[in-house]
Amino acid sequence: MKTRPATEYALLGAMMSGPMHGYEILRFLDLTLGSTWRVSTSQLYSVLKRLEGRGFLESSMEPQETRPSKRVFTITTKGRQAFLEWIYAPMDHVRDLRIEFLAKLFFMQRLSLEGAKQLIGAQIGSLERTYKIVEKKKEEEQDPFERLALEFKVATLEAWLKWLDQKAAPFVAKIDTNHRRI
Amino acid sequence: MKTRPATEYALLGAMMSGPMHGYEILRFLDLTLGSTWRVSTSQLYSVLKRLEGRGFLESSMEPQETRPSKRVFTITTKGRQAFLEWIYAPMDHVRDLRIEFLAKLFFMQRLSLEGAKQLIGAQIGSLERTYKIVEKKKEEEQDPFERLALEFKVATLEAWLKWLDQKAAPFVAKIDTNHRRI
DNA sequence: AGAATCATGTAAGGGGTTACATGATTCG
DNA sequence: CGAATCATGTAACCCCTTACATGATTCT
Repeated sequence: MKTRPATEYALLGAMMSGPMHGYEILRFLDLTLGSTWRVSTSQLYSVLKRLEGRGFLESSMEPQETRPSKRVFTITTKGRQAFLEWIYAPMDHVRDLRIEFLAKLFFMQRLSLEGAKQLIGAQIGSLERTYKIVEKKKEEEQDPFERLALEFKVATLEAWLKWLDQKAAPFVAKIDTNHRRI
Repeated sequence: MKTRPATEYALLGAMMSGPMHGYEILRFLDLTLGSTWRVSTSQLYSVLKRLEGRGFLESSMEPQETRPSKRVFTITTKGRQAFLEWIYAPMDHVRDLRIEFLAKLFFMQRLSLEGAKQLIGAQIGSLERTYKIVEKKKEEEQDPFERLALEFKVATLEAWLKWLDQKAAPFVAKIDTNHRRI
């Protein structure tokens, strides 16, 4: 399955815990992922339409007495599948880690999904592979600017590996504990 | 001056050392910035058209005997101005640092521009300001996920500050030396 | 009375990606 | 003889951003 734009998964993730309407999703994301991931109203409605068009969501209008009627979206089996496939895959491209990986951890916690520890492990593995490649290139590289660029990558990878090990791993350890308590 | 998409500055930068035609720019960027910054042929020609439309470039066709004629682009005063304004400004948004800041250093070196040291200093200052804000937020934050997200930012900022100090600063020190030698 | 909240969207434009199109020349 | 190089682009599509549009209700 080709990976879809990240925003789609954020919306699918919101609906993994039950049907929701647009405005509700907006508030939910603002409150929880808000500082990490911003979705504008116009984008929200267009992405919802796209997701429905592709069969990841189904919707129905629900009239209300004092308020305008709302369109309630329910995630389909296909949508659920796509979301789970996404959440359990580590990020191959370093540039995608910043926002998307954090979102994965968020939903792991939110939905009390199992396997967060494995996800961290897989992500560490992926970054370590990249790290080795970059390190090797760096040693062979003669051009000063190219070296500087590679040093930048190395510095970033080191920092993120450390973060995964020292901050993300303890975070998901807590999730697993909570999970067992429930 | 509102900042333009980063690709435009890469192209302007290429033409700062003299008129060039499309294919030439393509090869140049591939050879030098290639590992940091990729520009596809189709994007190249459309960005060139855009830049000309906005008065940053001028072009003229140059016929050749055995080869198809080429369109040679020359940077205008307005283009030069925009480029220099761009290159001397530190990046405010952390997300833009990765590619764009490296490109600035590249052109600083390539064009033997003065003030690279100040640019590094300004960038360090900008990151340090962000760092302080994020650190403070982190201390006040109660929600574990939000804390984790802030820890990620802190880790990234620390790594990049270290890189600026230990790798980028020596790199530009060499530029300045070369500059004096010339 | 005015601001914030609830609730939906549309329209226009910007910029990037992928695929397609053309054709001569030179190198292996 | 076929692949790489030289040299130009167009067309379609995708996703995101900004701005606009509407209108009731509840809080301050």
